[in-house]
Amino acid sequence: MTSHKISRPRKRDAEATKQRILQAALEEFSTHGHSGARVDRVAEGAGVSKPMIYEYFGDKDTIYAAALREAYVRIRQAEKHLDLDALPPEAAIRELVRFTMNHFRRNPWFVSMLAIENLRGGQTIRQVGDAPLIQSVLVERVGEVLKRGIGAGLFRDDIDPVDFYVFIASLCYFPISNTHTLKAVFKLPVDDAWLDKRSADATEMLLGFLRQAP
Amino acid sequence: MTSHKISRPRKRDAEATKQRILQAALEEFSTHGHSGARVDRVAEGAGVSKPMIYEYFGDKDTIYAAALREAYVRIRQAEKHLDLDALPPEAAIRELVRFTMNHFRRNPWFVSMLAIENLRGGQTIRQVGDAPLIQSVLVERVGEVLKRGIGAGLFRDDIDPVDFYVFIASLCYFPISNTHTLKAVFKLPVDDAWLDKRSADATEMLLGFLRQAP
Amino acid sequence: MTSHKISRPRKRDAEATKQRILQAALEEFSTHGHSGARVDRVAEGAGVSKPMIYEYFGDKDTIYAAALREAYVRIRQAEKHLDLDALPPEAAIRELVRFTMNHFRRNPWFVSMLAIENLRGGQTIRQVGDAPLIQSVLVERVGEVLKRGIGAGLFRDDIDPVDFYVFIASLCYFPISNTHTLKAVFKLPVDDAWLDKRSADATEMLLGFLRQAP
Amino acid sequence: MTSHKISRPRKRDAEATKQRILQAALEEFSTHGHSGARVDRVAEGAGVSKPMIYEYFGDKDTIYAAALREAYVRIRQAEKHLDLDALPPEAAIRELVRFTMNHFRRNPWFVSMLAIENLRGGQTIRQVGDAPLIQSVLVERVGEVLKRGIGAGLFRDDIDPVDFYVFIASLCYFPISNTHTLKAVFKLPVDDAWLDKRSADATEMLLGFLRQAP
DNA sequence: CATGAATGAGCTTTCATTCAT
DNA sequence: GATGAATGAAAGCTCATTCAT
Repeated sequence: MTSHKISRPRKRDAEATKQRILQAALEEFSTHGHSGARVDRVAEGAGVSKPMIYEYFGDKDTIYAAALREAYVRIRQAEKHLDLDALPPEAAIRELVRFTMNHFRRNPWFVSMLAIENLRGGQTIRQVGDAPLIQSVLVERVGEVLKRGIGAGLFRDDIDPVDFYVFIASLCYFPISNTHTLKAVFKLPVDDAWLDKRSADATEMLLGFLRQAP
Repeated sequence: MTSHKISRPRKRDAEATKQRILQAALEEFSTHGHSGARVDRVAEGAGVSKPMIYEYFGDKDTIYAAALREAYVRIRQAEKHLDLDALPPEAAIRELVRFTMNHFRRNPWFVSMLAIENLRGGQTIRQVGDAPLIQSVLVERVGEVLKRGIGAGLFRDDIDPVDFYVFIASLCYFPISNTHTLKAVFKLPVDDAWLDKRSADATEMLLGFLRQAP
Repeated sequence: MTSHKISRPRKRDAEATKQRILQAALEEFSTHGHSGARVDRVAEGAGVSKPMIYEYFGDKDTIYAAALREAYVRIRQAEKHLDLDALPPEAAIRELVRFTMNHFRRNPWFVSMLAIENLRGGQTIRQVGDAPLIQSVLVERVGEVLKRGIGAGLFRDDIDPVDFYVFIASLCYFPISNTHTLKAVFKLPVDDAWLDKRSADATEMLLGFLRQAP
Repeated sequence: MTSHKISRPRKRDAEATKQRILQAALEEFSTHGHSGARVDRVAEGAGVSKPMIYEYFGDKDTIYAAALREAYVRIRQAEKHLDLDALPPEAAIRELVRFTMNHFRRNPWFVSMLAIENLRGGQTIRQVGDAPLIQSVLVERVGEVLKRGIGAGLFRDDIDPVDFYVFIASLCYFPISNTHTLKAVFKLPVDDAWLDKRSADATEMLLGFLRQAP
C-alpha cells in the first residue's frame, strides 16, 4: 500500500473522496487494529473532515467493514496478474509458492487485516459475505495446476485444491505475520534472503507431498 | 508478638493476587487485543480493585508485557510434557507435529497473543527479552530428533532445527489463527476432524522433506 | 424575448417553496422542540435542500421564529370560522368553550408550540411582536358575547374579556398539553369522551361564574 | 429550587455527590429541556467531572429520568405541608386553590418539567411508574374535602376527586406555564397581584361549580 | 494493603452552517 | 436559484489513571 500522501484532494468529487477515505481507513486499521484505529487519523490521512467519513460510512464498524472488503478487493485484483498457463505443472507450483510468498511480503497490510479480523472472531467477514469479490483467485489457479499435474501423472490425485492452497498459504503467511516474534524469540533474520530460502524449501516440501502416492 | 508470623502468608497472598491478575490480564488481552483490553475488566476478572493492579504493575502497557511473558511461560511449561526420547526419529516427528497442532488448538489464547504482539510490531517481546524463559523447548527437541534421524541415515543433514520448527509451526498455526476467515472465505469446516487430517498431511509433507537428499 | 414572462411563476414557486419549508418546520419544531429540531429533517420534510432553507431564512432561530409566527397565523385563520353572532349569550359561551377545546384538541402542534415557546422564556414571541397577526380573534368574540350577556342582565359586569378568555383557555389547554402525565400519573383516560365531559363541566363552571353577582 | 452555588463539595461522599448531580440535573433539564440540556453543565453545576455523572447514571436519558423522578419526589414532599383538616369544606377548597397556585408559582421548575415531559409524549414518566412516589398528595386531600363538603350538604356528590383536582390544576397551571405568551400576546401583567386575583376568581368559579345541583 | 470515588484527556458521533459548482 | 459536498465546533460517552481514606 503506497503510503505517500494522496495527491491533493480534488474537492467536490464524492467518489474520489470515498476512495481516499477507504485508502486511509485501510492504512489506519491495518496498522492499529480495530480498537486502536482512530477516526481522526483516517480523516487526516484522507485529507477530509470527520463528518465526511460519517456521512459516507455511518460508523466506525462500517468503516472497518469497508476497509476489510477493500483489502480483499485489492488483493484479488493483484492476484489476477498471475498467469500459470504457460508453465508445466511443477514449475507452476514453484511459481505459485513464489508468488504467494511475495504477495504476503509486499502487502503486509493484507496479512495484518487477516490477523485483525480473525482476532475479532471473523465477525465482519462473515457479514461481508460477497464471496465472488472476496474469494482468492489463487484457489482456481491451484485447481487448474493440480489437474494438469494429475493428468500428466506427476501428482497424486487425492488432494483438494483448497486444502492444498491452505498449505501454501500456511507456509508463506506465518513467517510474514509472525516476523517480529520470530526475530525476537528465535533470533531469526527474517529478511528477504531468509524468506526466499523459506519459499524454496517450502516449494520442495509441497512438491514432495504432491509426488507421494496417496 | 511481632507481625513476623503473618508476613509469610501475606507474601503468599500477594503472590496469589498477582497471579490472579495475570490470569485475568491474559484472558482480557488475548480476547480483546491490546487497545481493546480494558483495565476494568482485568480487575473484575481478577476480583481485585483497579488500584491494586496499578500498584502491582504500573500501567496498562506493563500489564500487557507481563501477560505476554506469562503466555510464554505457560506455554513453555506445557511443552515440558512432551517426551520424544523413547520414539524413533520418524515417529518422533509425527508426535512433534501432532503435539504442536494440539498445542495451538488447545491454547488459542497463545495464538492470539502471538498475533496481537506481531500486529504491534513486536514492541514488547523485544523488550521482554528474557530468552531462556521464552524460547520454545520444542526447538531443542527438534534439534535432538533431527540429530538422531541424521545419525540413523534417515534425514538429510542440512536442515536447521529452528528453520524446521518454523515449518511445523507454520503448518499448525495458520489454520488455527485464521480459522474464521478460512471458514468464511473458503467455506472450510475448520473442526477437529479437518485439523487432524491437516496434521497428518503436514506430517507426511515434513517427513518427505526430511527424507529428500539435500 | 426577456425572461419577464417566467418571473411570475418563479415568484409563485419561491413562495410555495417557502410555504412548504414553513409547514415542515412547524411539524419539526412542534414535535421535537427547539433544540430537538433538526434542520436536515425540515429540509427533507419540505423536499428542498438545506442551503435553500438558509437562503430563505438565515439560521435555525429564524426558522423557528417563522414557524412560531406561522402557528399563530394558522390558528388565527381557523378561529375565523367561529361565528357566535346568531347565538344568545349563554349558548355563545357554550359554543366558545366547545370550540376552544376542539381547537386545542385538533391542533396539538399549536399547543406544543405554545409550550415550547414558553419553556424558552418567550424569547421569540416577544420579538415577533406583530400583534395584529398574533392576537387571538377569540378574545374579541368573548368581548362581544360578554357585552351582550351583560346587556341582557345575564352576566356580571366586572369581568375583563381577556381574563375570562384565559379561564377558558386554562380549562381547555391543560388536559391537552398534559395528556401524557395525566394518563401516567392519575391513570386518567384522556380520550374524546373524557375531554367532552371536561368541556361540558368547564362550561357550567364558567357560566356559574358569569352569573354570580360581583 | 435554590440556585445559589452548592456548598463546597464534600469529596468522597457518593450519596451526597449523587444528590448534587440530581439537583444540578433538575436545574439543567428544567431550564433547557431534554435536548437542550448539556451534561457538561450538569457536571459544572454539581461540581463534579462528567465521568462521575455517567458512573452514577449511565446516560443522558437516565439522568433525565432521575431528574424527572426527583421533581415529583420534591413536589410530593412539599405537598405534605398542606393541612386542611382544621378547615370547614369551603375554606378548605379556598386554601387548596391558593396552595396549588402558590405551589406552581414557587416551583416553576416543576411546571417546566411537566411541560417538557409532555412534549416528549410522556416517554419517561410512563416508565418511571413508581406511582406512590409520584402521585400527588393533593388528590387525596381533595377527596377528603369533597367528602366532608358532601356530608355537610354543601357540595354536589357527583364529582370525581381526580377530575376536580384537574380543574384546580388547569386553572393554576396555565397562567404559570404560559406566562410568557400571555404577556406577549395579550399584554397581560402576569405578576403576583394578577395571579392572586386569578386564584381568587378561580376559587369562586370552582365553589360555584361544587354548589350547583348535579 | 486495599478500595470507592474521582478525573483529564480523548474518542465517536452529531449538527448548524457554508462552499463550490 | 439550487444543491451535493464539506466542515468547525461541540455533544455524549469512555478509559487509563490517581486521590483520599
